[in-house]
Amino acid sequence: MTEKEKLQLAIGKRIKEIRESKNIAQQDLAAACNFEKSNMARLEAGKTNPTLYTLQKIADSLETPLSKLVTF
Amino acid sequence: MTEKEKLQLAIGKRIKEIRESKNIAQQDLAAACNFEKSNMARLEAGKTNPTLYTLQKIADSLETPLSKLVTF
DNA sequence: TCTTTGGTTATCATATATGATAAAATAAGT
DNA sequence: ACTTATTTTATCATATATGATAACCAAAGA
Repeated sequence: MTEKEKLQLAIGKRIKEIRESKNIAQQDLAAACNFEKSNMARLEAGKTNPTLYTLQKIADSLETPLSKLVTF
Repeated sequence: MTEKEKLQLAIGKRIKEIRESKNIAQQDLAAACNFEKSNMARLEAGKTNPTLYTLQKIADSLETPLSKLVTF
């Protein structure tokens, strides 16, 4: 398990954590971010290394500061 | 100027800001992150939309929490 | 002037994030 | 069992981040 993979899993977990705490469906969050539900699943599963812009869109949709989103 | 471009400029500025406050040369930071100085210049100039892993490497090299790096 | 240091810009190949669609799996309720 | 909602997985094309090299620019100092 590389550091990169660990990081991806961590951010995925964090996104899911915040999303569920706000009772938002994965597909609804995806829609708010203007991407497909499948891509949100991929992100939460830690299968990608998201870009800053992607993270910012998610943070905005979750109404959470980006700095809170990247707190592992 | 798109939101994405603004974000890229903001993160670039923030990296430069922290790097300079610690008196680290751009090329030294690049080396610490294991990438070329040209690529660090590109990042600081706001010409790319960095991935989470890239940001984490920079934060680590700057001995700054990632959450502080993404505070705009 | 010449050299060194720090930074910038251009360009190319390669890896991969993203956008999108479809199908399958899971769970929850009726 | 049968829907319905939700999430997951697989796959593909396209856009772009990254890795790398080279050339260039500016300032500072010998």
